Amino acid sequence: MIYTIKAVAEKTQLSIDTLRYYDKEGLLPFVSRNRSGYRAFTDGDLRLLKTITCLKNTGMKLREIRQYIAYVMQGPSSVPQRQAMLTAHRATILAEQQRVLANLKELDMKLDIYNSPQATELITVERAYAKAEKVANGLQDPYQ
Amino acid sequence: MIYTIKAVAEKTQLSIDTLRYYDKEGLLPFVSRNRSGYRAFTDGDLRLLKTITCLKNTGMKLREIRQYIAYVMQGPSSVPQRQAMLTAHRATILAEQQRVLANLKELDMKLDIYNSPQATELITVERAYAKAEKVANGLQDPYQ
DNA sequence: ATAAACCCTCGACCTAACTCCAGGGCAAGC
DNA sequence: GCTTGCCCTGGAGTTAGGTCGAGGGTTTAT
Repeated sequence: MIYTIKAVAEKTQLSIDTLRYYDKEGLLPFVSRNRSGYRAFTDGDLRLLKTITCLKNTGMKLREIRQYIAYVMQGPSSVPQRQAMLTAHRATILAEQQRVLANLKELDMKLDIYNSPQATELITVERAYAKAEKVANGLQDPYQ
Repeated sequence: MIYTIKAVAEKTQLSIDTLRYYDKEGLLPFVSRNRSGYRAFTDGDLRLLKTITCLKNTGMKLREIRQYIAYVMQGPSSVPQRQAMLTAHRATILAEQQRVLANLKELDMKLDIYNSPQATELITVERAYAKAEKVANGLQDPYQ
């Protein structure tokens, strides 16, 4: 099957403008044109596009994705490089997940305070302490 | 204790420019100035800054963080709003983690192929298929 | 009392990743 | 053969989140 850019936009959830932008940025060297100069996407192109969105959705920069696609265009000889890229990216993703989880834990502690029955009291005390710290140092009190 | 912007930058891993940028954007209404107009950070300010970086590290936009801080400045009366914001943000974080994990699973399938002993063969076949698809549709073959 | 190291503001500049628009070519239905 | 709806390019504009430099005041050590 051949798909127009509009059909691909619908299938991939990327906008037409984004697809053209990706092409301009060299992410879609595999997309051919028909006699009128229109982009003609094949099913194979859609599979590569799927890979691109996977990489993008996991936070890879367009510049790196372009490099990965360049390896793909190069053929089977670049398998080691692709393997290395994906393995490194995989580690980056997992590290980022851990970083987010650590921060989430901190936020959950804040939520515990807000959810506690003494929330108002705890907040009031903390605020009084922050005010006192300002006053003790001769600073203007931003809490009024 | 009172800290200069430089000391805070070192403690928080944010650059001095970023701290000033956050202040300009209204994220640091709690930071007071000394007689010379220099920012004077207290320990309480550092705790709030820690909250800000937690929110930022989990993907919250500066505009939302500003709103959260505005609630904090408002005092204990805004506890319900803060609770709502953090709870909603928590859900956003978890959803994003799931989204990333789903995409990671896809990438792992690609990696499985690259790691397989028949990697080169599999890639070669896939490429031949993609080429054939182009030719069959009278398109130029971008794989040479 | 002077040099070095800070601090301030303001405004320009930057990067990534789009998004939009103008101007113009093709395609499909009536 | 005309209208409507696609498609194209090039280039300008946008948003988020900084980053940098100029010009000028302050603090600290010698």
